[in-house]
Amino acid sequence: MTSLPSLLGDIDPTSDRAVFLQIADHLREAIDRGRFKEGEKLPSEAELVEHYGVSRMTVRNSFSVLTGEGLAHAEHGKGVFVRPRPPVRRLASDRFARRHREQGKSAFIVEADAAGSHPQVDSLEVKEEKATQDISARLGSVRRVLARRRRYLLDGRPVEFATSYLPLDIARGTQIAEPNPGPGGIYARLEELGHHLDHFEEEIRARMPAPSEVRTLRLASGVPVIHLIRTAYDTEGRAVEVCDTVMAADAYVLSYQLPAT
Amino acid sequence: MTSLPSLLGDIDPTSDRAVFLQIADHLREAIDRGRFKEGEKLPSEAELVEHYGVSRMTVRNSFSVLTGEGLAHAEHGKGVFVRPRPPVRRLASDRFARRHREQGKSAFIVEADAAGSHPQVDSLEVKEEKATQDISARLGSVRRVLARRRRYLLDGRPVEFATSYLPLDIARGTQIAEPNPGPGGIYARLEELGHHLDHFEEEIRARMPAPSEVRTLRLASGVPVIHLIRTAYDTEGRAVEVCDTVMAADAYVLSYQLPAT
DNA sequence: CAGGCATACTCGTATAGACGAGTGGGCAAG
DNA sequence: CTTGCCCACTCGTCTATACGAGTATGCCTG
Repeated sequence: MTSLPSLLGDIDPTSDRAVFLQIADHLREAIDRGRFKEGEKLPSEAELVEHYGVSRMTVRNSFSVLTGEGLAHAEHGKGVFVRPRPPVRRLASDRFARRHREQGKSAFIVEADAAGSHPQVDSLEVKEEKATQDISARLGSVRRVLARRRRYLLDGRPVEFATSYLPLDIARGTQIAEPNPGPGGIYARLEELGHHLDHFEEEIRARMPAPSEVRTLRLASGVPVIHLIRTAYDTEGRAVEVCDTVMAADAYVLSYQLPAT
Repeated sequence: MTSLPSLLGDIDPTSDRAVFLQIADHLREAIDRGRFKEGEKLPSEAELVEHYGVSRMTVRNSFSVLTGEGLAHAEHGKGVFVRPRPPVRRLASDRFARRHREQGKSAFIVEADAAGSHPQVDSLEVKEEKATQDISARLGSVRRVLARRRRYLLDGRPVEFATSYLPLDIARGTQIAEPNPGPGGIYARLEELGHHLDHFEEEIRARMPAPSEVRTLRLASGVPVIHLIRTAYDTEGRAVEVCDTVMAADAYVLSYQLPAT
C-alpha cells in the first residue's frame, strides 16, 4: 500500500483553516483524484491520528464533514468507505403517457426489469383518511380522501415512497380502493371511470430528509431527498389525484421534455 | 420564558438511543410543534448542558444533527437558531416560452421584480474554452465552446449559479459572445440567427453541494443543491445550447406542466 | 474437521478540560 | 453624550481518556 504521507500531505499550522477541515480537504481531494476509489476503505481513525499527530476527535470531525457531504460513510466495526454512487433511475416526463398504460405491468416494474434490476413494491396501505390542508387545497377543498401508500425498492434497496390521494367521491367502491388497482394502474381506472386525464402538474423540491424518511428509505447520511408532488387534472379541469413522492436523491435523475413554443 | 424542563423533557437512561440523539429528538420535536419559531434562538449549549446533565460535546453533537438536517444553524458568538425557510422562487416549465422572450428584461429580473424582491446578476464571465466530455457529448461532439457564467442573487442572497455552453460555430462573433446578450436573452439571439428552437430537455438531480458551491452560493449547512442541466434543440434536431445550473435547494420549487396524452 | 471463543481492530458515545474568537451590553473615562 | 474598553456569554476547535459495540480472524478445543 502507498504510504499515507504521499497520499495526504501534512497539516499547515500557519493556515487559519481549522485542522479538521484541512484533513477533510486532503481526504476529499484524494477521493476526487481517484486515489481512493468508490467503495474503497479510507485510512482508519487510528492511522490518521498517527499520520497527522492530532487527537481522535479531530479526525472524527473530519470524517463527519465528508459524510455530511455524502462523500463517505462509516460502517461500525469495519471502517470508513468512499460512498459508491448507486445506479440512478431515470424518470422521463412522458412516463405517464397514455401509451405506457396499455401494458399490463406498472411503469416501475417494466422499467426496472428492462434495466436488469430486481424491482419490488411493498408496504401497501390503502385507506380513507382526513385530507391535510395542503392536499385538500390541491384537490379542491375535499375533506376526506383515499390514500394509497407504497414503497418502491430496487435490488432490495428502498428508493422511493409515494402516497396517492384521491377524492372519495371518485375512488370509493372502485378498484382504485383495492390494494391492486389492476393493469395500467389507477390512471387507467380513472379514465375507465370517465375521468379523462388532461395534464399533470409536478412540483419539485429538494431537502434533507426527516428522520422518518431516513428510516423508510434507509438513507445514508449526506443524501438529500427529492420531493415531488404531482397533481393530475381531467379534461374538465378538476384535480382527480395528488401523488406525493419522496425519492432518495442519489438514486434518481428526473428528465423533462419541454416544447419551446 | 418557559422553563427548559417543560419544553424539552428528560433523557431516558434505559433507552438504547444515544443521549445526543435523544436531545436532538427533543429539540426537533419542539421545533416541529412550534415551541421554537423560525429564526428564534434555541437554548445555549451551556443551558442544555445544565438541563440534561451531560457534557458540552454531547450537546454540540445534538446540534450538529439538527444543522445537518437543515433545521438549525449556529451563529458564532450569538447562539443556535431555528433556520428560517427563505422565500422560494418558483420556476415554471414555461419560463422559456417564446412569448416570455418578447419582453426586454430577462426572465429572472421580471419575475423577481413582480415578487417584490431585489434581483441581481453578477460575476459575468464570457469566454471560449475546451468542452468537458459531458458537455461535448450533449452538444454533439464539439471540441470548444463559448461559456457564459453568471450568478443570480435575490435580495442580496446568491440563489443560483449557471453556465451556458454554446458551440463556437454558432456563437462566435455574435451578440451571444457579448457580456450583455440583449433583450430576450440568448434564446432570442439564437432564433434571430436562424436557429429556431424546437424543444428543451431538462435533467434534474439533487445532491449535497461541493465546497466550491458552498462558497459561491453561501450555503448554510444542511442545504442541498438542485442541479439542472438543460439542453436546447433547434427544429433541425441540433443541440444549440447546454445550460448547467446549480440552485440552492431551499430557495426553489420547480414546477412542470405535462400533457397526459 | 467444525464450532466456538479470544482477540485485535474498527467506529460509536461520552466525559472533562482548555483556549480561541465573535457578539453585545454596561460601565467608565473623556 | 459619546467613545472606548472590559466582561460575560456565545459557539469553534482541540486534547486526552474511557468504555462500549460491531467485525473479522485465527487459534484452540472438542
